[in-house]
Amino acid sequence: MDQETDKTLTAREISRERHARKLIEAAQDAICAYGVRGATIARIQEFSGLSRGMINARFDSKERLLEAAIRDMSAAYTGRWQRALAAAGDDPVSRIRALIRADFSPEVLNERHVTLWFAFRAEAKPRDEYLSYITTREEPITSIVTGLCVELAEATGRGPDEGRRAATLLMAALEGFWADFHLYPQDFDRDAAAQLAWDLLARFFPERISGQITDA
Amino acid sequence: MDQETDKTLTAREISRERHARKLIEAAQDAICAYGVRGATIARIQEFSGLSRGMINARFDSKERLLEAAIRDMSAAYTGRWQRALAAAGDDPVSRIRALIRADFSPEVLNERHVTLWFAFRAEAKPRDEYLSYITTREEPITSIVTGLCVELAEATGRGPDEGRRAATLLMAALEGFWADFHLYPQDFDRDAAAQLAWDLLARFFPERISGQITDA
DNA sequence: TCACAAAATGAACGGACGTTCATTCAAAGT
DNA sequence: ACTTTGAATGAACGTCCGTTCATTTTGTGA
Repeated sequence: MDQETDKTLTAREISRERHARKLIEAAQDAICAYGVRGATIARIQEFSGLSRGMINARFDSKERLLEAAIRDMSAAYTGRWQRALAAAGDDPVSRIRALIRADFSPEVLNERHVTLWFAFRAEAKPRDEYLSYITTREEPITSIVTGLCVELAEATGRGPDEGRRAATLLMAALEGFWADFHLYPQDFDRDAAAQLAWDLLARFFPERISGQITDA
Repeated sequence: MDQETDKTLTAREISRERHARKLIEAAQDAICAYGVRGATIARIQEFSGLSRGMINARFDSKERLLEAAIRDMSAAYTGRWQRALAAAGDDPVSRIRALIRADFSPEVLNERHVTLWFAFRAEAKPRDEYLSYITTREEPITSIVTGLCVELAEATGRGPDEGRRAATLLMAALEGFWADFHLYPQDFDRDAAAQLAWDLLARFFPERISGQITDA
């Protein structure tokens, strides 16, 4: 498992990792194109360009590969908003602005990501393995947003409950906008949606939040 | 197809319809229990208690049965909010209140319905047949809510755009609450969520909307 | 009551699924 | 340069899928 102090990876290790990556992406491609139902070994193999036996060689089973695919998606999303947060300032207003903007950026809100997201979440009910990756994505960002809103509420002389209410509504709205985008990607206006989310917060904390979300 | 003037249904016709109904419900049960992927002929047969060949006899193919299952769910939901609307008064405030309350009522917001809903929507991307049922459910209620919000906006001296913004946010929030319920049915507080949706509208139209959504 | 017709049944079938593993190939170690 | 060892391959396998259809059952009309 762990390569310990050996820094230089052998050609074999590089190849293994490259293949695993290709398979994860091929599995995601297959799900986007044919749904979880249609993501068969044959289809995944086509997308990967690798041999048929590779899936079981690298991931033991197709089911494990699908788990790796959801884990990969979840990790990519988490990385995105963590980087957005790291690039933002210290005050809650710019931090929450950064999170909202990240959630509507083409890097996060694109057809591939959203299709995958809803595909896995639909399977999460009968399959607990998926549920953990779905919820572990949602829990950290929800608690961060809640923390920021509570901070904002108390800074403006309101109680923490008001912050929690704002956070709950904001998270629900973000979720709803993702669903909108999923169903009507052509008609969706990501800037308008981000602005609406910002306006929602402005109605809770007008002293601190106002104007365009794209400002400074 | 149409039985014309023959009012009394024969025992055969009653039986046919009863079986079709049983199969639709069994397909929905199977999807809830095992996901769309796991909703096989054998599983559906178990839930229905009918014979294996019945599915193809009544619906030609399993795929057609699944389409009937989504159509049934969509029609049931539409019926629910239409009845809620019919029972409400004429003014936009009570009408929109009725819609929100219906959307959070146990008849609509229950694990079975929401699980089915997300399962079908996830499959809607690769399968256009499903998409039409998904969107035809969403479009009518969205346009009704938008109409009511625009009415409310103009009645309070605001422009129609403000009504459209409120409607978009409300619909997104409702969607988000459904997702919350889907993932955490145990922790979900339907009354608190409905109240939050109501509070959201109150922030747009404070002259007309305030207090508890459960009030008269 | 009986002959007929429609409906229901489930064993059987072809095909597609995920998995296995003997074989081939290539990198690593000496 | 040669041996060893791990990785990659894809044909073959057993299983389960959705569908078919000959047979049985049941309702209908005479």
